[in-house]
Amino acid sequence: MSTTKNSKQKEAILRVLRGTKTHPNADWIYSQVRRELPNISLGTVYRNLSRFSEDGTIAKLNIGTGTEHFDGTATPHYHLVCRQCGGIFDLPMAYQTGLDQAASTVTGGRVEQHALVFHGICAACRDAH
Amino acid sequence: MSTTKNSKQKEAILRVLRGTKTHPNADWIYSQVRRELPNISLGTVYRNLSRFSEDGTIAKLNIGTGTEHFDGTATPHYHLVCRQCGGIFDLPMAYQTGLDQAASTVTGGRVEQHALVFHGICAACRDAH
DNA sequence: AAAGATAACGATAATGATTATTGTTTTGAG
DNA sequence: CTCAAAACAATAATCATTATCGTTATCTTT
Repeated sequence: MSTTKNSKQKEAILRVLRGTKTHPNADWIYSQVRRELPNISLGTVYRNLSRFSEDGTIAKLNIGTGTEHFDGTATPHYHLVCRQCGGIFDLPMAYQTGLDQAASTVTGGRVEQHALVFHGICAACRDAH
Repeated sequence: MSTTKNSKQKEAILRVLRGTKTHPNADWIYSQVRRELPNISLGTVYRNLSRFSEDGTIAKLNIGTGTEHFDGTATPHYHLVCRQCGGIFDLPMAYQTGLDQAASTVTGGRVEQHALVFHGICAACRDAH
């Protein structure tokens, strides 16, 4: 069986990701971790983010920004993408299990989960003008 | 004001996209259009798909496949991505306007639309075994 | 505590999708 | 028909991500 070894790089990556409410991409995480581990390689950041998201430790977000974003919280939840500032925000909204059931009925397949991304203007940008 | 000119390339790209129920990426569209216009350039395909999606003629889909997929139908609707065959399917399910309202209330922002992608096993793959 | 096996690393090259550039051709308004 | 602008084909450039490979760190077994 395959084992897993710890490293300070892994810990730092996870700590940085968990320490922000933004939903950063690999490059931002790299820049932050580098303040603590100046010799870390960008490949190491990508490799560990991939593994973390594979084993469900973190989540990978596919929004339409051209780069992948990561979320330290693995529990499924929804996001709002602001078309003004580009920010990605968690929505305090219950996961709608009923949607999966409705989709299952309609497709005849087996729907397991869903990703729901809202688009619009965030509260801060709305208030800004 | 800026004008727009017609071309047989534009027509062919749109015709190919509208002629399939799959949700192809730029490369597949390129390969199909090339049967009719062997000298068309891949850049032309990308350029026109971008413009079409900007002016709302078609839709761009951000699923987690690494490449962008396109949908000849601009009317908002939902999709199912099969984790077995990778296929992307339209769901005959009503667009849930209520979700946008709920999200607006919760964020204090202005939510305009949402993208909802279901993940699971399509009917064909389920029946295959 | 030392040794050995191997996972993880850093550096860097490679890949693959998408975008930009440039000189030429096509379109359509006047 | 003329001419300016839009669109094109060809191709180079960019950018995010993945793969490679020789070295280092971790962890298990003595």
